[in-house]
Amino acid sequence: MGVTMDGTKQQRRGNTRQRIQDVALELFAEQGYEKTSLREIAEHLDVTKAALYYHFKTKEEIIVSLFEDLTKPIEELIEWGRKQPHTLETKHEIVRRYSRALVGAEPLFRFMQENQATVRELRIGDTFKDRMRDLRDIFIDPEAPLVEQVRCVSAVFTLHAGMFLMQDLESDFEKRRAAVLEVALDLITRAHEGARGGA
Amino acid sequence: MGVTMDGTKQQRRGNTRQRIQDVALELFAEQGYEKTSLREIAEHLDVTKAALYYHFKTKEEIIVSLFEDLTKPIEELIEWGRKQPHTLETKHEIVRRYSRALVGAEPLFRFMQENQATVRELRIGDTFKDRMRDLRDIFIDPEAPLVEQVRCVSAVFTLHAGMFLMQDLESDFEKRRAAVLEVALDLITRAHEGARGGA
Amino acid sequence: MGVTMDGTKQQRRGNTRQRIQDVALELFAEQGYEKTSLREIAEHLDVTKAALYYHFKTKEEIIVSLFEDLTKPIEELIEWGRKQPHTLETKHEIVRRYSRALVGAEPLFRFMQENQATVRELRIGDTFKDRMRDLRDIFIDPEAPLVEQVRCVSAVFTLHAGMFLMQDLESDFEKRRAAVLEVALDLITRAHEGARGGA
Amino acid sequence: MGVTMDGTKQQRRGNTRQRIQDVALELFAEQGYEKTSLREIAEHLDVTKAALYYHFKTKEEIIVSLFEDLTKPIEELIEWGRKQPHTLETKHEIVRRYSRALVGAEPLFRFMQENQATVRELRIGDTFKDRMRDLRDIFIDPEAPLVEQVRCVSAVFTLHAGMFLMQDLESDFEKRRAAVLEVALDLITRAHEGARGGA
DNA sequence: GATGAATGAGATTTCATTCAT
DNA sequence: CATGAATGAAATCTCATTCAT
Repeated sequence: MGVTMDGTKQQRRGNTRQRIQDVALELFAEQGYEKTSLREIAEHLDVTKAALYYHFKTKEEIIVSLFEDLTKPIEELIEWGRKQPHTLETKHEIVRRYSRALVGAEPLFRFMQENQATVRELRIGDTFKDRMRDLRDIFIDPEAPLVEQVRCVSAVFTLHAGMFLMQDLESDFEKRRAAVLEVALDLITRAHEGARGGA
Repeated sequence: MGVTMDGTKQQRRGNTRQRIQDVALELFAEQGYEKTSLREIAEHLDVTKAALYYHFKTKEEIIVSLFEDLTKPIEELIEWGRKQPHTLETKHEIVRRYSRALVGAEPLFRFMQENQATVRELRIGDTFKDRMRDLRDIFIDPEAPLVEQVRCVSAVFTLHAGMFLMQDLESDFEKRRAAVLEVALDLITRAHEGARGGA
Repeated sequence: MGVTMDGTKQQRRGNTRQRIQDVALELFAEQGYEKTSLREIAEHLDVTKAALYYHFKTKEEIIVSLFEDLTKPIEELIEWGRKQPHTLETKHEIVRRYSRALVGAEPLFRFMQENQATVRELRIGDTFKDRMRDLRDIFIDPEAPLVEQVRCVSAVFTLHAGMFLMQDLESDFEKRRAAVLEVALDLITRAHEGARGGA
Repeated sequence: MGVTMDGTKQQRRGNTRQRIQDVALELFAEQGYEKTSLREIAEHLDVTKAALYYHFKTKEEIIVSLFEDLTKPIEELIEWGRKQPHTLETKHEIVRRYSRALVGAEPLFRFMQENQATVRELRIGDTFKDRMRDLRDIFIDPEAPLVEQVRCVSAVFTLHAGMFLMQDLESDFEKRRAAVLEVALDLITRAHEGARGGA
């Protein structure tokens, strides 16, 4: 994983860079960004703090790089969604794909959900907000009734929360995801229909 | 000294404790708990850091005291809810009251939403989680179908998010609250009915 | 104790001053002077820190006052000793009285033994050192052989240590005191005789 | 940078850890542990406080490390003593060696003597007490008459005190040590004989 | 690629002390 | 006699960051 024959952008042998990202994300998600020190990350990897600085210019760069690496599928999905006709079926397909895409980025999303105050100050904050707005705009016309817009936002939240906040409801990850997906699809459906009938 | 005849909000001597709480909550909600230093709070109030320590033994105690003071109405509501018959009408009433109760505790909830990683490490983390579970258990039987349980959690999230995360949807606070309320009520209704129809 | 019929210098009703001294000495002896804060003393007495300042101008004054109050018998003993002929019998009598006098000042001496570094910086440090020198000079001529002088110092140390450092040797206080006394008397005897026999 | 050509006393990079220990011990012994701040130590060394924390995790670790480094010869001596037959000659030999071993650890022992209250709270407190008990148990049977046990403890105290508390008796260190040694040996002899003759 | 050593800034916390009431 | 409120100074400690090797 991450190794290609051509030299483009990915880490070759000595995958320290990725190990740093992995450990950092785990700790960031578990304890929060500010409470996780570089010393801690370094200790988990059994290297020195200075080694981290060989791979990343700052602490912020670690989280930014994670964001950039892990949200690519989601970005692509949204890009794709924008070009489709905004039918109900398309919307459903996007919800389904979004749910699937979230699986790979789960720790990052948990991190972002639980450290919003921090994220807001980071460079990635705005990017993320824009992405969420794009997603919402695919689901519903900005001129649609407020209630239906809320339903769309609610659907997205539900998908996010289903990843990491409903673990006490059902421990089987796939069952949970299915239930969450159903609720989200339903919210989107109602928003879609409500927008046509119109407030 | 510091006493006025009219009862209006005066806050010279004597209410420093509350002024600390007010300023602290504002800053915690805005910048996050860890990024807000006691120096900053003290400067905003034009007192020394040591003065804060006269009123609160630790930084954590400030946020804990806020939690305890501000969540009392919500606790009482949940207590009340538990004793009612679990009819749809009761559930709706609880949702309506919960929405209203959240208004008073808005900055605290924004803080808790945006600093979950921090809150989790604080003493209040578990209390809050318990409260949320209690609320969910009022809305739906833990044995009900998973999908309906998700709907209930989704309703609660929607209420929370409506407080502080949908400000770009509609700037008028009361309009937003009404729309959010409607979506939440609808989710509860569907959960209620879905639970009767069966697994 | 501390109450006399004439009004001289001792505390009347409202014996807070003495209660402060008692608690302070106990804590100082147990934890050390620097590690014992005025807050702690105040809490033990169930008064505020400010109350302490009504009775003592500074923290140092508390310990100084204790020193002055409790070492009076010892000072008087030394004063008395100086005026006696320096026979062996006198020396023994002083040792015996000194051992008895130490009993009343035990916590103070424990404190001074265990906080010498602190005591040295306090006003009382020099006074105490002078007292010890006076005592030694009663026991032996400063021109006597060095070995005998060491024996005298050793005797005094033994008396001190017997008060609080040999508790694991024998738990019965009086038995311990008797044994310690015997060793000290013996050391003094040998010093006395060694001094006569010559350099 | 910091490098000299001649080998005199220069201490470039690399021995900071020991320089910290040296300066710290000096200051601890002179002013006491609590009264010596890390700022002060750092200033004496012309480094920042943070540099101290690179070498020692806490202030306590500094003193603990000193204790561990400097008491090693004494520990070895006691270990050796335990395995010898408990004859009078052995005991004398131990006293002599102990006196010599103390020379190297003089500032540490002065520190421990003068900061007992502090030491007691530190991790090293118990270790030290154990060591002293071991030493005493070599000198005399725990079942021997109390008076003789006191004599042994007295001998050890005398050795300690001779290091740093009798400087006004005789300024020549070696003369003082010889005198102290004689008194200690004598106390041990009497204890040994007293134990045979019985209570 | 990585380390060892260090720094500057700043965090939380504690303390003795003061003073108006 | 005593308190409530506050302060100024300083303490221990942590952190992200730097740089020569």
